[in-house]
Amino acid sequence: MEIPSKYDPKKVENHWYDYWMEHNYFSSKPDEREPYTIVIPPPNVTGVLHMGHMLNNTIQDVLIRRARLMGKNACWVPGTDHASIATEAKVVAKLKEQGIDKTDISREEFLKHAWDWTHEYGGVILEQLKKLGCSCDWDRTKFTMDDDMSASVIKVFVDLFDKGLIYRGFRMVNWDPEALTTLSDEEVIYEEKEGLLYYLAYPVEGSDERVTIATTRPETILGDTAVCTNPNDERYHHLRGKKVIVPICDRIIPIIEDEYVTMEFGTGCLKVTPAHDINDKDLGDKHQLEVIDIFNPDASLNSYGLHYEGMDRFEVRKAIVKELEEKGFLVKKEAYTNKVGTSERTKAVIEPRLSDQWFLKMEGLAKPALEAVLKTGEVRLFPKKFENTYRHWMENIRDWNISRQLWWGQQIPAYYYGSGTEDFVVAETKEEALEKAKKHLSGHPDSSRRVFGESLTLEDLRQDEDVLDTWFSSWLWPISVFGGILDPENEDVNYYYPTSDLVTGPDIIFFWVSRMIISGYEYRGERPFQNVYFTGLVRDKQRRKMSKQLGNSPDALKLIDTYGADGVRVGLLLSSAAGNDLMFDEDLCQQGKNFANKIWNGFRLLKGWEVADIEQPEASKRGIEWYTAKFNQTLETIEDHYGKYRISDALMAIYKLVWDDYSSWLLEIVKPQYQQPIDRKSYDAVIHIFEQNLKLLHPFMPFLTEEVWQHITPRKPDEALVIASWPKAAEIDQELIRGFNFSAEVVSGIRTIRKEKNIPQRQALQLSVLNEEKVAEQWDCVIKKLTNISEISYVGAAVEGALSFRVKSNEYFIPIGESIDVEAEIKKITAELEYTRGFLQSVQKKLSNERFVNNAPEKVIAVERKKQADAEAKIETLERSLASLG
RNA sequence: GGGCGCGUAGCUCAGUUGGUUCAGAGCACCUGGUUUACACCCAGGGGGUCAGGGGUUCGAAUCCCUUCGCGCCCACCA
Repeated sequence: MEIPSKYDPKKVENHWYDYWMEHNYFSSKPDEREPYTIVIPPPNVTGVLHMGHMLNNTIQDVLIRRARLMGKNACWVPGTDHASIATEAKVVAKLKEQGIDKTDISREEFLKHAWDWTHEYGGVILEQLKKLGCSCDWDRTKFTMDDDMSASVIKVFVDLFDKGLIYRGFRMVNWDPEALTTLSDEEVIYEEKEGLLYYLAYPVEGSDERVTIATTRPETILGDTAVCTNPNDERYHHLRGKKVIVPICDRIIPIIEDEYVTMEFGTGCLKVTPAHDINDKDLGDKHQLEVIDIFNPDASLNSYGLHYEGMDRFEVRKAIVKELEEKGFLVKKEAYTNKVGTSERTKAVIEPRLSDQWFLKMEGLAKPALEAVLKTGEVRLFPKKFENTYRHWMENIRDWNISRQLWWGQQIPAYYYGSGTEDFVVAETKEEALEKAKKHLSGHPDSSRRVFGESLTLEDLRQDEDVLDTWFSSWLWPISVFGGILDPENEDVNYYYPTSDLVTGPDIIFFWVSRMIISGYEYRGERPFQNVYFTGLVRDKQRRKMSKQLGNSPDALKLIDTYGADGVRVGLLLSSAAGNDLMFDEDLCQQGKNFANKIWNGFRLLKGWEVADIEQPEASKRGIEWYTAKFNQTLETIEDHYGKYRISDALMAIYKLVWDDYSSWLLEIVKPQYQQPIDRKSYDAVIHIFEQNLKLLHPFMPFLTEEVWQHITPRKPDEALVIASWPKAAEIDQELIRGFNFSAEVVSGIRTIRKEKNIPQRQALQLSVLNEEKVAEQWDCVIKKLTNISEISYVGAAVEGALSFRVKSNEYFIPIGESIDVEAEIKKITAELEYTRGFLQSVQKKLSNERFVNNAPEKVIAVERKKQADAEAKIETLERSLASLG
C-alpha cells in the first residue's frame, strides 16, 4: 500500500466524523459510570462561527474527549440561544428590506417571520462546529425557545413572582431608542465622547438677576422642574426660596438645595430634569418635584418639546443651542468629554427613561452564589483573578430588569384584567390566570369588584406585551437542558447535574455565569458546575479585537479548509495561555498542520517496516525502556496541566514528547538499517508506544489520530480511538531518564564535531572515553547507533591528536585521519577553561561567605559544593587536554 | 474616581512557597544537510541589564516602595 507523504485532512475528516456519529460515540445516557458534563455556551441561533467560538469549543472538545478516554460518561450538550434583541434586530432589518415595517404587522405575523428566519439559519453554526470536530451529543441539541425550554422559563417566572421576588416597578431604566426596548445595566457600554458643556442663564423670577447652570444636554431644559445648589454654597444663599424661569418654555421652577451638588463643578448650580437623569430622578423624589418626560419612545420630542415636537434629540440639541444663543441665554460653551452610555447591540445612545418594568430582587438570591465561589469553593474560577470581579458584582448586586419591549422571546406571563395598576395576575397559562383573577376578586371587599370578577372571561384578559430578557432563559440552561425545571426529579438531571466544567469568555461573567450559579442554588440547591474556565479574547496580530467591522476575523471554515480542523485546533491552542487574550496568527495553524504531517509520517515509517523474527538490538531495547519512562514522566506533567486548565501547556508537552522524544530520538534509535527488517519485539513495542501517543494527542487532533489509529493495526468496530482508554500513570524510572540525557549530550557533542569538521554522517568514526562517570557505558549502543560510531574504547589517558569534548567529568576523543587544527583546538579549550574557572570562582566566593554558609539551608550549600567539585574536575580535564595539545 | 492584572529573547508566553547552571519553551532567525518516514524535514547555532530606579536579604525575574508604559473591570457627578 502506497501512503502519500503528505497528510490530507480533507480526505479523512468528514469520513471519521460520520463514523463517530454512526456509532453513536458522542451520545450519552445515564449509567453507572461517573458523569462528565459540559453544557455549551449557546451561540446566537442566527450566528456564524467566529474565532471566539472556535477557541471556546475546541477547548470544550478537548476536555470532553479526554474525559471520554478516561472512561467517564462524557456528555456535551449543544444548543443555541434565541438572542432576543440581536435576532429581533436582524428580522426587523430584513423585513425593512422587503418594505415591511414592524409596526405595520401584528405580533403573530412578526413571530412567524422570526421563526422562519430561525429555521433557515438556526443550526448553521452547529453544523460548523461539526466541521471543527466537536463531539457534542447532538441528540440533546436544545434551543432556548423550544417549547419545554420556554415552559421552564415561565414556570420559574411564576415561581419567583409567587415568592415575592419579582415585582413591577416604575423606574429609571436604560432605554434603547433604536431597538425601542430597555436594556439591563450590563448591556450598556459607556464610551468617552467629545462633547460640549453649555452654560445657560436662567432668569430669576421677579428680578433682573440670572443664575447660570451648566449642562451637556441643553435640549432637556424643557423637562426641567428645578435648579439645585449646594446648601453650603454661599454664592447662592441669597436666592433661597426664589424661583427661576426656564428659557424658551418659560416654566417657573423652584431653586432647591441639596448636598448632592458639587460646588466646584461648572457653576455649582445644577438643573434638575427628573425624567431624564437618574440622579435628577433621585433629587426629584427627595424634593417632590414634578416629572416631565419630553421624549417619545424613539427619542424624538413630544408635545413638551413645543415647536421642536417630532424632532430627534440630537437635532434639537443643535437647534435649541442656536435659539438660546439668539435669545441671549447661552453664556458660554466649553469642550467637555463625558461618558455616554450606548447600547451594546444597536450602538444607539441610551436614554434614561422612566417606565413600567419587571424586576427581579437579587440580593437574597445572590448570597449562596457568592459563598459558593468565595467561601466554600464549590465553584472554582480559572484563572482565579476573576473571583475579585465576581465578588464585586455580587456584593453590589442590583435588581435585574428582566422585561424587554420586544416580541421575540418568552412573553411575560402577567395578565391584566382591569385598568388599575394592580389589576393583574401572574400564571403559567391564561386559564390559570383567569382562575386566579376570579379568586382574587371574589374576596374583594368592594361588591362591584366581586361582581366584576364573576363576569370575567378569557377574552377580558390581556397578557403583558413585553418579553423576558434572553439571559432570563439562559440562566437556567444547565438545569433546563436536562428538563430539571419542569421535572426536577428526572433521571437525566439527577445524573448529569451539577455539570463539570463551563468554558466561556469573561465578558459574560455577569450576564450569564453569575446568574447560572444563582439559579443553580435556587432551583437545584447546588452549584451548576464545578469549574469555570475563562478563555481570553481572540485578537489579531496587532492586538485588535477581532470584529466584523474591522474585517480582521479570518473565515473559520476557510481556515479549516486550508490547515485541516486538527491544524486549526492545535494552532488556536498553542498560544492560548489560560485567561490571556489570544493573539491569533495564521502561522500558528501552519505549525499545527506541520505537526499533523509529522505524526502522519511517523505512521508512514512504521507501516513501511518489514518485521522479522530476529534478535532485538540492545540499543532498541534501551531506547524503548527510556521512552517508556519519559512517556510516564510527560503523562504526569500533562495531568498536572489539565488539572490547572493549562490546556496550552498540556498540548506543548505532548508536542515535544511526540516530536522530540518520540520522533527524533526513539524512532532514530530503533529504526532498522535501510532495507533491513525490524525485530518483532521492538516493532510491537513501538506500535504500542505510538498508540499511547495517539491517545494523548486525540483530544487535540481527533481526526488525524483516529485515521492513523484505524490503520496502524487492524481494528474491530468497537476499537475506535475516540472510545479507547487513556494511558495509566506508572512509576517513572528516573535513572533511565538521567542516563539517556547524559548520552544525548554525548551524541550532541559528536554531532557538533561532525558539523564543525564537515565530516559526513556516513563516515564512521571512533570514540575514546576518558571515563569518570560510569553512567554512560550502558548507553554506548545508543550512542553508536545515533552517531555512526564504529567503536567506543575506554582509555586511561588523553588521546593525542584527537578532537575532544567533555560531558560532565567525562572526556571524549575522536581521532580523525588528517591532522587537527591545533591552534583552533587550543583556542576552544582555553575559552571553555576560562569560563569554567570564572564559574568556579563565583561558587567559591559564595562558599567562603560566612553568612551564606551560616544562613542558607543545608541542601543549597550541598548543591554549591557539588558545583565546586564538578567545576574543579572539569578544569582538570581541560588542563590535561591543553597540555597534550601544547 | 475605585478595583484588578500585566511589562522576561524578534514574536507569543512559562518561570509554583526567594536557593538544584534559573535566565527557559515554542515559533521566527542564522549555518550546514535531500538516494534511505517527513524540506510541512534533519542537525547545529546566535539572541534577553527579566520595563527604569531604590530597598529587604548571605542570595531577588520572584518580596517591599517608587517612576514609566499597557490592558481590563466597576462607578449616577451635571
